[in-house]
Amino acid sequence: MPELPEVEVTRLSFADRIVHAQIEKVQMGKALRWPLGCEPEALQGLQVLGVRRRGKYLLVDLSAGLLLIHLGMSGSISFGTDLPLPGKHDHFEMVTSLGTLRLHDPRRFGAVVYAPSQAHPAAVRLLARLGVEPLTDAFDANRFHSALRLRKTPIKQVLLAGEVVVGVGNIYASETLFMAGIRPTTRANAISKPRAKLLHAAIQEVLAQAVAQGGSTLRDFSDAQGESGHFQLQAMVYDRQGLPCRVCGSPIRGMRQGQRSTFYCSTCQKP
DNA sequence: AAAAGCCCCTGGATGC
DNA sequence: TGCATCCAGGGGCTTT
Repeated sequence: MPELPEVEVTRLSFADRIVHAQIEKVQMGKALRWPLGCEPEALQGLQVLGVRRRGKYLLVDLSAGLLLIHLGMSGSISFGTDLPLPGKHDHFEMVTSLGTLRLHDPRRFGAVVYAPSQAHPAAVRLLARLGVEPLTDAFDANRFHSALRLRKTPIKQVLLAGEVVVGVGNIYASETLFMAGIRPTTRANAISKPRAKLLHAAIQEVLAQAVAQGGSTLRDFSDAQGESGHFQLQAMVYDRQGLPCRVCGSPIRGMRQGQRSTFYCSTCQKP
């Protein structure tokens, strides 16, 4: 479910409310992707200093160490003082002095991992290979082009891998490539500098737009206050196989790349 | 060492 | 109604 916009919308929806909270109790349900990495009781008494985001990870800074939270494919977070009783898919709950943080994740591809510091192997393992943040000045068009030239993988899969630039998942990969007029199958190293600049701009624009719209809610995404997103209402190609392109009317094509679905317009997007 | 596949897991939609 | 099959927003790990 969640790509950078959904994770960021989630962060914005509870970061200010949980800051300065003191952890009172932590409980785990069924196993998530990885074990927590410490005894839940060890977190009691720690204070929440803030919530950051790195790629699709939420980083909850504590007075000692941090929690790395990933929403996987189906995860969503709730935070509040009057949450309903936990359901069968609520697998992590952290009661604090300011409210309860809960991870709902039916598929359990998500994770909550404690690391004593960001330099600790538990954190480094997950964060070390992440590419540049697309919504910061560090995301530079020239450097983006240079990085693409080093890879001959199809551009769609380069975007998804997150080693060049983070946060672009399966929906936004198709959407940004449509906006840039580039076929998903085009080899990354075959993309000219002008086209790389178009893609660079498209990534920034699409992701920023999606954050502004509250993210995409295809099946079950909602932020920590239970709000759904609206970006999917304006998807140009994602999940529109066979429907007319919103620009030229040609039928949108669907295909698979690396076990993931891809959508594109063969008229608007060139190899 | 890049690149391609394999899984982890549950539930909803579809087809017979 | 039941059952089988396929698909789903991710990504670390293993194998080529």
